Amino acid sequence: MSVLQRVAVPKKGMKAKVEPLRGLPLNSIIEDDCIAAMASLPDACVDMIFADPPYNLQLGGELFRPEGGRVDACDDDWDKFDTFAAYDEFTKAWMKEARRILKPNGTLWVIGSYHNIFRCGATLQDLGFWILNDIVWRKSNPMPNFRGTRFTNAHETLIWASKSEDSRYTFNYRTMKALNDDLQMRSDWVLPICSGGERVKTEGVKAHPTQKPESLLYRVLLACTNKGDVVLDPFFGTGTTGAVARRLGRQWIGIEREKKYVKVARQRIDSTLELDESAMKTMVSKRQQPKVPFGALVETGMIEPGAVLTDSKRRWRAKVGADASVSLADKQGSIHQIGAAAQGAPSCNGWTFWHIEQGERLVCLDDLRQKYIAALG
Amino acid sequence: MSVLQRVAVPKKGMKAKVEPLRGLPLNSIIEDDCIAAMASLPDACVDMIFADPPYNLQLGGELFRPEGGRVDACDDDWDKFDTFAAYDEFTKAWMKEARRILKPNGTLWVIGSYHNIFRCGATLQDLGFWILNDIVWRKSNPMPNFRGTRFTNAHETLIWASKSEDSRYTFNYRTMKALNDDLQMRSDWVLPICSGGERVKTEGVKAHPTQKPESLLYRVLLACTNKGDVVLDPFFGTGTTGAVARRLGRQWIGIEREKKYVKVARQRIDSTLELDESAMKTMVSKRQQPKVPFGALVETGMIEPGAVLTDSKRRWRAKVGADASVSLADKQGSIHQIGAAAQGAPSCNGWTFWHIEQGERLVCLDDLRQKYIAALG
DNA sequence: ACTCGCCTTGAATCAGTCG
DNA sequence: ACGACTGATTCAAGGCGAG
Repeated sequence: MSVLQRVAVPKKGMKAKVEPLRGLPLNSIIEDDCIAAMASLPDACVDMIFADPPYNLQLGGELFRPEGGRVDACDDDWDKFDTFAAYDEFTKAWMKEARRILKPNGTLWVIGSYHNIFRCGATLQDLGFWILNDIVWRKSNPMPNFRGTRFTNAHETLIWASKSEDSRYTFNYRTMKALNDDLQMRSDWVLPICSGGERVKTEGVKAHPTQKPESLLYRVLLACTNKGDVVLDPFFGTGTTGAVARRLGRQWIGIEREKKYVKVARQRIDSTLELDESAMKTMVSKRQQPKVPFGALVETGMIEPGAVLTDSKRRWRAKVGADASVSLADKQGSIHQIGAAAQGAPSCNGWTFWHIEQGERLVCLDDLRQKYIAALG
Repeated sequence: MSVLQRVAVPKKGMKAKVEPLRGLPLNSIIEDDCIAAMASLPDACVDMIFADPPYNLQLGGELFRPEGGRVDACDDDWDKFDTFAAYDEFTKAWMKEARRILKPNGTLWVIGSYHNIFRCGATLQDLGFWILNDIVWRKSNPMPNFRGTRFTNAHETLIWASKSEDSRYTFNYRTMKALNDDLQMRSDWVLPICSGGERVKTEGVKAHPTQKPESLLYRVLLACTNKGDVVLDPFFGTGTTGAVARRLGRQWIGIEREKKYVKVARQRIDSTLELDESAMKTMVSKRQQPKVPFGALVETGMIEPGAVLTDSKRRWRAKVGADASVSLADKQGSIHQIGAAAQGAPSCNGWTFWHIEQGERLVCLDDLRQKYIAALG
């Protein structure tokens, strides 16, 4: 079943600003098998894919709690595969389609447990995806191991991969750092499992056995997409990806085979509100700030020709020329070159290395640059 | 090269008490390629195998630290494979031998990173091993991501697998629970990397690029072997497995190809003493308070993006962004930074400084943090 | 003996633009 | 495709010397 006609393949290439494709079923759910549904989409049309495929759990009999209750395990039909080979074939099929519809700089996320994640990771590599990180979702409240026969299975694994080795993928480094008390975000994330009011229920029973917490998708989408990006989830379930995408102002496409899940997902997302602009304002990545040549500071008089630059410990003194070149002893060059030469280092960020005396205080060139940028409005 | 003649295959079966095999090179290092060396050992002769195979890192050029230093990468020849297929072939070969020499109730441990662990896990399943857990070693002090291009790679993955699905493997549940303050041991272990006095050095430089911490092997051997059991390590390196095995009264066999590693491993293990009975029983760690980033409260919805923070006397009002950064007037940053900026102070503990309105009452962020920690259980 | 600050280091698939 | 140039980037531990 084709959901929409294939449209012309968009221009590829690093800088091509791809217009939203005509007819792309944005912000809606395709009720179909995920491979068929993806096959109906054009090449290179989505910025990110988040996939939570069947885990291929190999549960023997039923599992009973110590006090006698039955554990409500995941025994749905869609989670059954006869052999590893069958699972691999399925994995390869959906990942191939996923790779095709991904933009050149798009990324894929896959979540799984030890039952399936090794097969997913290997297949991914075989298809040419380039793994960027594996992420451990460490559950703060996992189910205990009732029998006492193994370690408590307290985590799941996510793989983050770009379409190819030379992709220029999106990673909002500053945003992640801000979200983690100004320390780099690590590859292990402590988050609670989905429970309480967040758990989608129909007539009092949980609607889906493996609903993921919104906090997990929140971090994934915030880290690796920009506002307006198109996020596709081929195993949509109760639509956590769609709900969080809407909340964060991303566009989304869901694919889900089971009618009952489609229905609850629609309701859920319809009742989700987008965060308002001011709350959404994420930290500006320094990388996206306008580039300021050092000469601009000299031209505008923030730094006078003839001014003396020094490092934070006043070990070297360099002089600024009228053309914004810098000289130290018999050497002359850019703030970066002379900074590197002074230290005997292969490279140097002159903006953070050099300072200028203002009264008794040393002011870093980078601070002056920030002032300059701020003055631009 | 055959280290010893094959001896008669011992009786298999669940309860067969296999006598220590005549001629098994116990508590010694075989200096040879691991596949050849394992091939020289009889069927079903070891209780556990701990394997730390080459990771197949595919490094580009040199990597420099922000301050200019060079990262001492793992660029040894033994870590180079041309293709994934070549790596798979190698993996399959050593795992096949490993499975043959493993006793029916024996288990295999493999450690790796995202570069190789998915391939190892898939191969393991293909060969009939039965995965019992995947374990995440969360490094308390990992190397940062210097370029800010990805998440800090802060963990490695271990796979624990039995020889087959119906193996009656060893798992010292009580010991693990005791080691974890009387809570079930989870699948994520926080342990520091190997450094300081533990790091084996020859003439001042590290002897091996990838030496594992003894604490890791300690937990593995304590959990999954009994005293007197035979532990084999086919990628022995500096002999961490042997040293910890000796300390814990387990027997060991090491296989290592490189003469220089064999030498340092011998010296190291010779100078290791076995723990006495009483010392082996008194290993209890204290439970420490988890560190909670402010972003966790936002992700989990305890604090909504857009919420207003104020101090105890309501002098300042700051707004929470979707990325958990906080903005006040034209400034934006962490709760600590903005708290400091508001007061004109050099620093500030944002947790105690900021409050949030709940009805008419002001609730301190630190109280919310305590609630969050309590909820983690 | 103790603290404080500085330096070193750890399995790393670690940049983007212009000519 | 390739080279030159510009520019962006770090956390937790341990060791050691100064005070």
